[in-house]
Amino acid sequence: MTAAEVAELAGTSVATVSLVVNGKTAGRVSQANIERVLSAVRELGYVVDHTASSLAKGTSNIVILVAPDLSNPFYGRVISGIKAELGSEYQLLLSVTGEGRNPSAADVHRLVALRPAGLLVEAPDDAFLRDLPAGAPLVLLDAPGRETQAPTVNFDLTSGISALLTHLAARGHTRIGYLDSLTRTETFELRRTLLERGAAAHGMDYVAIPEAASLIDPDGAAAAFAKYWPRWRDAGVTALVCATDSHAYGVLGKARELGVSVPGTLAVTGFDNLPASAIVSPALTTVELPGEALGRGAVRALMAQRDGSDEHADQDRPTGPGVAALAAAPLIGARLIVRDSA
Amino acid sequence: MTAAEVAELAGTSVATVSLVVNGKTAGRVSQANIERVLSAVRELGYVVDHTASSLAKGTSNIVILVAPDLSNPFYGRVISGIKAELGSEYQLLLSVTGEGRNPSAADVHRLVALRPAGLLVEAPDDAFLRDLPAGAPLVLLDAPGRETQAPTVNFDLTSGISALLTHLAARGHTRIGYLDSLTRTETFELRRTLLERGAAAHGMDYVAIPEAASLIDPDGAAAAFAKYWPRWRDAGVTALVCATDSHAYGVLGKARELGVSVPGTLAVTGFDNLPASAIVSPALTTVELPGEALGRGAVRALMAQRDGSDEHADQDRPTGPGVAALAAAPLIGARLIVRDSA
DNA sequence: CTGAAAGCGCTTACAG
DNA sequence: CTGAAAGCGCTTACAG
Repeated sequence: MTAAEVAELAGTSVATVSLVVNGKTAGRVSQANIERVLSAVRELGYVVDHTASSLAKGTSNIVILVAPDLSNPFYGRVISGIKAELGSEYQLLLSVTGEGRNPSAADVHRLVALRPAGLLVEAPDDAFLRDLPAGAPLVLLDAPGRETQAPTVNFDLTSGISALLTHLAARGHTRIGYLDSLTRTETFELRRTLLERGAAAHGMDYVAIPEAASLIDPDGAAAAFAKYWPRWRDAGVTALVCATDSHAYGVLGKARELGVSVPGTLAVTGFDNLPASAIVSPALTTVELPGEALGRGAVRALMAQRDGSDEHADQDRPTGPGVAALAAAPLIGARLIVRDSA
Repeated sequence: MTAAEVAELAGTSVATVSLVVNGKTAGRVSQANIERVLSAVRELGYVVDHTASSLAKGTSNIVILVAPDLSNPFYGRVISGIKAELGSEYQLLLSVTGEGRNPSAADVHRLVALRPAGLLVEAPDDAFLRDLPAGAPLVLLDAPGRETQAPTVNFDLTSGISALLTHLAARGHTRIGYLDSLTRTETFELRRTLLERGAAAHGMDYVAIPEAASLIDPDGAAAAFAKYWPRWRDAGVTALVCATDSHAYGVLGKARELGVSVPGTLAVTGFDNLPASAIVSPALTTVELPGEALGRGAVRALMAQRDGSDEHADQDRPTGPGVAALAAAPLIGARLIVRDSA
């Protein structure tokens, strides 16, 4: 099924078919021809070949999301948000490396060879950003501190963590620990830093055990907790902040096994507010990170970029709405959900 | 960066460049030229343009996974399995509709317009299969009963549910209920059917409330449970099988709220064995469905299909290994994990 | 408003 | 073993 066959049936040229199926008829195709083509398209069930179209246009309608891992249910929400905001004009291609690894330079090039309409990169590292050839519009997700390298959409961790520390201090905790994520991305570095700096401001001590970290997975977190709990306990830690809810699940499970009472002996908190967090036992106190809003925000930033450069090209205006939208990109709110575990 | 530039630098034709970068040099390119091209490729950082290559070849290296929803953490595992088995030769494109809806005919055509190397479809419905234009190699996941329509990879629900019923009967239950999924796909139909038929064989009654169903999401399940619990209770139901672990989480949460003791008053079970299921309270008894193995199996079936038709084309042999592999496609084991909730 | 034609960057018979 | 050339199916100036 090709445009040539449609043209044949409609009695027009393929150029006209292309104009019609792409909706570029204004002042260029007669109403009569529009209708002929449309009816031929319907009759033959014609769909524009994406590959040929992309080659001719120089760009595809594929938007690629690069994510380090998908076993964390958190990403399901991000993807929902992206899909919802993207609409049916674009296709979402997912590139995952798994196990907290980042894509290699080869992976990056393979992605760019797809001529994507946009690249959405979750928690990129330096190597990724360095290897990335120019070309595709780029938006970073969950990459605090990289705002100068590309349009970025982030959570308002400062507020969320401040609320968490206030809550912990009010419950009488004076020494807190942190179970980190092994994926050393900015968002986790920032969580740790904010905790460390904020603790003092709230009259608490931050007991640092940098090795206490695991992948985003309850089993790994459980093992890490089993290993480091004695040190935290001996240091007087009564509240353990976990890098994600998935980490917290593992801690909760292992604590039960070890007979460590939560929140009596140890308060436990997470980040994300996954659906199961209200159901685990004890129900998890956590900083909610609305993944869907993050996904939506990322797509908006992508579109702003596209529109911005369009205007730029069309009108040679250095500060189009794209640039404005970018500068104004708001942080995604992160609020504390207090339940039973802390 | 094009093949022409590489050819220029290497002092060869673009045809030779193409042969080299595609590894089709055997008996066709001299060692000297191979090295010249390779070094030019390295120097220029050349990567084959995927779009142009796909157009010329007639097929891309994109494999598309069509999934109804991604908020269910279960799919994270399926995707991991697919990625792992796919290797770096192919790219995985994800197409999601969300909220348990299936892709429309328009979506389907857009997908096929990408000329995918393969289509992996999770829980397809009739409309999808009907609208699907021939062309791309197809594998169905989680589609019991559709084995005759396309190569399919399924869980061994029969064994898993039989084990579940045996366990429930041994614990003295005589009347069981089922909280269904609203996404009316084969796998859920089959779970219900096996439960209904199997109950009698295990000396139990199946109390049918067909309307008792929700999307795969704890909140929806909680609401459904709140609504139908009185009817189940009045009918003497002491064990409630939930369509997925996510459903069960909602039931557990709501039961606690309502003061329904689990498993004392009501035993609750799920399907999937998500990471959080060991941590929820009470820990969930569930039928484990290894998503990663499902993903791997699907890719193997896809490759078998590809190899099969290759051989077929090359040697005109009606029963190549592809066909054999297909017929032998084993069910993915589903085993019962007994914890505290039932 | 219309169509012939060039071009997007590759791959693959084909002739040598 | 090598390269010129056709072709993949579109899109987009361009001339009319």
